[in-house]
Formats: sequence, structure tokens, C-alpha cells
Amino acid sequence: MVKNMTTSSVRTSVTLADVAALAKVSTSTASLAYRRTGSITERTRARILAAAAEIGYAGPNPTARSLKSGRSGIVGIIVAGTVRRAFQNPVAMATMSGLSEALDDLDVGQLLLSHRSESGDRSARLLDGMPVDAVVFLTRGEEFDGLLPSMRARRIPMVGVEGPHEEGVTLVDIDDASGMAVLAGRMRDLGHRRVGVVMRATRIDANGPPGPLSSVDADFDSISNRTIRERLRAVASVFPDAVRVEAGGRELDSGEIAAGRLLDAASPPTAILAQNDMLAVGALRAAEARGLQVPRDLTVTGFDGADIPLLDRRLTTVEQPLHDRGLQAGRMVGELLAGGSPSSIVLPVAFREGDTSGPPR
Amino acid sequence: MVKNMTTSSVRTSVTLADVAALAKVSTSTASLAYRRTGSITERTRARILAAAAEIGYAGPNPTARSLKSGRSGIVGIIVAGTVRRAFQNPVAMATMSGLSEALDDLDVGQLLLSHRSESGDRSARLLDGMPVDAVVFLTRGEEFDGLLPSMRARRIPMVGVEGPHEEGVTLVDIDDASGMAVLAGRMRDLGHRRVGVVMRATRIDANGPPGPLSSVDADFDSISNRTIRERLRAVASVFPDAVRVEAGGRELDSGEIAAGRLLDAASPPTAILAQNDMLAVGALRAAEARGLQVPRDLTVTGFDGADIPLLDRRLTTVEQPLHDRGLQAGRMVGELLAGGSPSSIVLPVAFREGDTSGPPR
DNA sequence: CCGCACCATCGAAACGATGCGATTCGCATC
DNA sequence: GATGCGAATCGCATCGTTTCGATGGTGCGG
Repeated sequence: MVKNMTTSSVRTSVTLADVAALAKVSTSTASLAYRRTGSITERTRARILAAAAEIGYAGPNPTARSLKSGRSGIVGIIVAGTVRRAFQNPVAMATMSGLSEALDDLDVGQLLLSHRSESGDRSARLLDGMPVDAVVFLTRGEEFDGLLPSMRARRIPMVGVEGPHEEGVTLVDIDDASGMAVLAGRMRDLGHRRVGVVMRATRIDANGPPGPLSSVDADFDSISNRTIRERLRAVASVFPDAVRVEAGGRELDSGEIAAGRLLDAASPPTAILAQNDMLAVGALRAAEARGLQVPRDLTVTGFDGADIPLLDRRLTTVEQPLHDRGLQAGRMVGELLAGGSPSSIVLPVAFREGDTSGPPR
Repeated sequence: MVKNMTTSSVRTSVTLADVAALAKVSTSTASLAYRRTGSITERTRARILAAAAEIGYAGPNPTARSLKSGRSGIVGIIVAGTVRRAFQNPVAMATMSGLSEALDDLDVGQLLLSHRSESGDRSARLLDGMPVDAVVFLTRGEEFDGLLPSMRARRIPMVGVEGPHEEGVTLVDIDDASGMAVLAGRMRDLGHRRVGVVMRATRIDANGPPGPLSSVDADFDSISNRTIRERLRAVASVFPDAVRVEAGGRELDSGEIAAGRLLDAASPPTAILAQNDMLAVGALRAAEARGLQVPRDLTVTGFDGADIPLLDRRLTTVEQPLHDRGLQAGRMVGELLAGGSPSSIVLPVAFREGDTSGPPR
């Protein structure tokens, strides 16, 4: 409704009521012109749309519509850390790709939200202020647990990829523990006995030197990230004597440096089991820098089966259905929005033998 | 307000009025408990928050709040094609990274919207139904032009990176034509005369064989993408006799195949000027596949200065301030939301000499 | 030629919160 | 105990739309 037609030209926006007035119909009829349901003459509809065009009405105000309908048509996608880092991560990216594909088909908007523990309050408040119909936790992060109570109170359906394992969250889980166990088993069958493990930084924003060498099964309980913990536990079940080192950051370089620590030790491993593919690429570099040929002098394995551009080798790894888990998460969102209650699922993984593994020298 | 306390347990959500009733205050006072402005006793606020906790009220409904305030706190980020592809593109990603950084500081949500021409209507309707306070066109795409009228009608401020060059869009532009001209000039100074150009696919969703070899200045006007066109024109101004080929797709492979066409021609070029860094990497591969050493046997240049992981060479290219243009776009959004009217800017680019260029053999 | 059904249109009440102006409260002062 | 004043609280209109039930008009069958 145009109210402030003052000389200072402060104009509020054009509303449906203005259109109705111009077309000489009631606002309820004018509303009909924009909906699929309800009956209205083609003639009146045309008249209304003409009036709308005349005064520059661009269609119903989304906010008002949402208020009435109780739906915003927006799905929140929550990533740990920052948006930037999430999208540099090939695993998150592949999952996102599947998710986007599914959400596109649902005709919903995708609202990207990052949540990091440091700025906990702030990003939690941001999420609380957003009109989302559902949320998806795209990556695993313990910091998400703090967001759950308010989502529950607002009855916003939640879907999680790999977590959080909490009440009210429909999960797309990955059977990575057994995948890692299979991989480790194969390496043992090949004859490896001295094994090193490069694990991911436990803090998502880590950036520094790698941690000290330690026993693979040291202090599991202090590792709060479930995914990291379970993968490690799987290796420990096969190689209880393995040595592990934690990468200092998330970049390729951190993986290379951490792997270097293992290789420079007094009795270096014959196989390095990196806990993800990026770390494995770092390990390949560390090997190359030391004149070691893979797989002749050293076996290197990864995990995830992510697509790493420009890598000309075929990594021995465990493939996750990355794109598919995004799709599944999207499907769940669809079902939840339709009022259903999909059940959580666990997706399988598959060992993939590449050209970076072989018997110990 | 709990209305439907039917036995079928259909409950609408808890509202501020419920909280107020329980705390025995008016809704306006209850509202005060959640705002920063206005005066309210600490005692009453505590009582209200306690009541809220008791019946599980999670704070004011974002949609209702938006309706009153006229603001959603959401900024739309529009990419051409699909979300997936946008984030596989290092240039878009770097820009997004700067943009996200700036928007994070503004405490606004980031709504990702993709728009492709095929599904024009559909994605336009999606955008129209979204409660955004401003939009950013993250990548250049002609298909965006169709979105402008309705954004203008709704008076939603628009910021564009490299376009669209249309009224009402505040631009962060890049001086790439002159950057490309400088690069081409250097190559001429090095002595190159037979030059090949690998240009990007003009259709964003292209996926097929490369186009035919043609004269560099053939049919400029049919190239609707301004960025592609202007870069090409800059090369043509220095090397009017250059030969060009259009890559068949956006993947690395397409660049390699297209560059191969140039190299396999009767009189192959001594320098390949790829129109972006990914294409240049493709050209490097094509050279390697043919036993050509770069830069001894062939010069290869790129454009963008994007960070390409796993590339161990230093590409000769033109560096754009990618992160910065995202930051600038974010700053503009901030000013627009604050009621200001920032002016468009043109950011400079810089020639960077790497180890992929040299005099012709 | 009358009555009935049906359909287009309308009026008014939500949706859930906020903010203005009015009212009441608490307390100090005379 | 009456008065004054600022602070705390309240009532109500409002944001722009959708939707429900009511109303009036048209056309058709009996």
C-alpha cells in the first residue's frame, strides 16, 4: 500500500492491494491471479496481471507468503568451519554436488551456513534467525551439537551426513570403519608389518606442524571426531603396532610434512595408510622428495575415493559413494518436507586397488 | 498460539503469545525480552525467558520478524549453470571465498541460487520466491539478463562480478582486455608470430568435441559472453593472424583436446595463448603427450592466476585479484544494505611471468 | 418461468511478530 | 497523603499475503 507519498519521495513497495485497487477487484481476487488453486476467470486474471505490470508489481512478497503458509522454501546447509574451506575439500564438494542436484529438483533454495566453534554464539544466532524449512549437516563436526536444541524446539527437520549421531537427526552414514578394516587387511595380506598412519588434523582450523609420532591406538577417547576416531580404530584392529602422526593442517603440504616424519624415523614403515586421499597425495610427495618409488619402495593408501584433479596416479583407496550420499540426504529432505519420516541409512564403501600399493620390498 | 489441540495431536508452533500468557505479561513485553532496544526489567526478562524455556519456545519466528522489518538478512548468490560446476571452477571459488568472508562479517545468510537458461522460468520463479535483501551475480552469464526486471521491480539491490553490464547493477569489473593485451604484447616481444588461441566453450554446459580452427577475429559479435569476447579481441589486436579453437567443454580434457588440434595442424603455433588457466594446463598436457618441452618447444600461457592444486609448474599468466573482487562485491552489498550507493569499480590485473613461456625455438 | 447449483468474487480473519503511543507503576519529594 | 516523573508495561494497528466462508449472479434443467 502506498502510504508515504510525501514530496521526499519515500515510497514503500507496491503491494497486492495496490494492484487490486487498480484492477478494481478485491485483494483476495488479486491473490487468486497468482495461485494455481482457486477459480478465477481468465479475463479477470489478465486484467489483474495488466494492472500489476502497470504499477510495477513483481509478484507476491515472499516473506508474507511464508508467514501465511508456514514455509519458506529454504533448506539450510550447514558446514563446519568456513564456507571457503568446505568447498576446497573434495569430499564435501562431491557430497554437495549430489545434495544440490536433489534439492534443485525439490525447487527449494539452498542457504549456506557455516558454523565454527569459536564464533559459536554468533553463527548459532544467525541460524536461529533464518527461515529454513529443514537443515542438512553437510560435514561432520562436533560443534553442531550445540545447534540441535533450538532446531528441535522449532521443529525443523534435520538431516546429517556422517553425523551428528543425535536424536532427531536422520542420518546418511558411511560404513567407513569396516572399509578401513578391509583396506588394512589387504595391506597385511600383502605382507606389510611396519605401518604408518597419517591422520587428519583433529581441529578443523588447524594450521601448524604435525603432531608427535605415537602409537596408533593412543588415547582414542580424546578424539572427538567420530569419523577420524573410527577409521583409526579400524587400522588399530589390524595393525596394533602401527605408528601414527597427526597432520598439522588441512592443506596438501601438511600431509607431506607429516608423512615425512614417518619416513624419516629410525625404522620407517613399508606402508603409509593415510586417512584420506589428500593426505595420501601428500605422502606420495614426501616419498618422491626422498627418492622412494611408489609402490616399489613404499605403499601409500588413501580413503574416500575423491576426485583429485591433476593426479596422474590411481590411488589405492576405499571409495565412498560421495555423490550418492548427497543425493540420499536430499531425498530425505524431500521426504521430511512432505511430512514423511525417512529412516537413517548406512551406505557401503568399496576397496579399490590402484597403482600405489604392493608388497613390501 | 496453540489452536489445534485435537486428539490427533496436530500442534501448530509455540508463539510469543503463548510465552506471554504463561509469564503473565503482554506480548509486547514478551517481545522486549528478545530485543536489544527498549526497556525491560531484568526480573521480567528472566521470567519471560523461563516461561519460554518451559514451553519450548525457541525465539521469535524469523519470517514474522522479516515481514515487520522488511528485511530477511539473506543475500542471494547467483551462479550460472549449476552450483556444482560453479564450485569446481577455481575462479568462481576464489571469488566466492572473498565474498563469503565479507558476507560473514555482515551477519547475513548466503543463499545459493543457480540459473541456467534451459530451465529459465523455473529458476527465475525460484529466485522470485526467495526473500533476499540483495543479490550478487557471482559469475558472468548472459542468462542473468532475464532476471533483472523482476529484481528491479522489487527494488532488490544487485551487485555483479564482471557483469551484467546493465542499469541498476553495481559492478566489480576486471580490466581483462588490457591484461590480455599486455600478455600478448610480451609474447610478441619474445618473438612469437605463429600463435594459437584456446578459448573457453561459449555455452556454459558444453560437452563435446572442440570447434573448428578459425581465424582469431572470426565473428566476434556472435560471442555473447563479454568476458570471452573481450579477451579474444585483445589477442586479435596484437596477433591478427592467430588461429583459434573453442574447447568443447569445461573439463581439463577438453582443453587438452582443443590444444591438440592446434598442435597437430600443418604449421603449429610456437605459442598457445589459453584463455584461462585450466585450459592452459590442458595445453601443457597436450604438449607433453606430443613430446614437446615447455617452454623450449612451445610457450603456453593462461589467464586468471587461479590457484591450481597439484600443478608443479608456474604458469605464465595474468593474475586477477580473485579473492579481492569477492571482497569488494561483499563490501558493496554491505553499503547497499546500509542504504548507500557504492559506485562500480574496475580492478586491475597483472602480468605474471612463469616458467611456461620463452622465445620460439 | 422458477428454482437450484455452481462459480467468480468478496470481506474478514488469520499468520507471528514489532513498535508506537498510551497507560500504569514505583518511588521520591514536598 | 498528594504530586510529579521516568521507567516499565500494555493495547492495538500493522507488515502483505492467503484462505475460509459468505454472497451474488449466471445459466440450465424441469
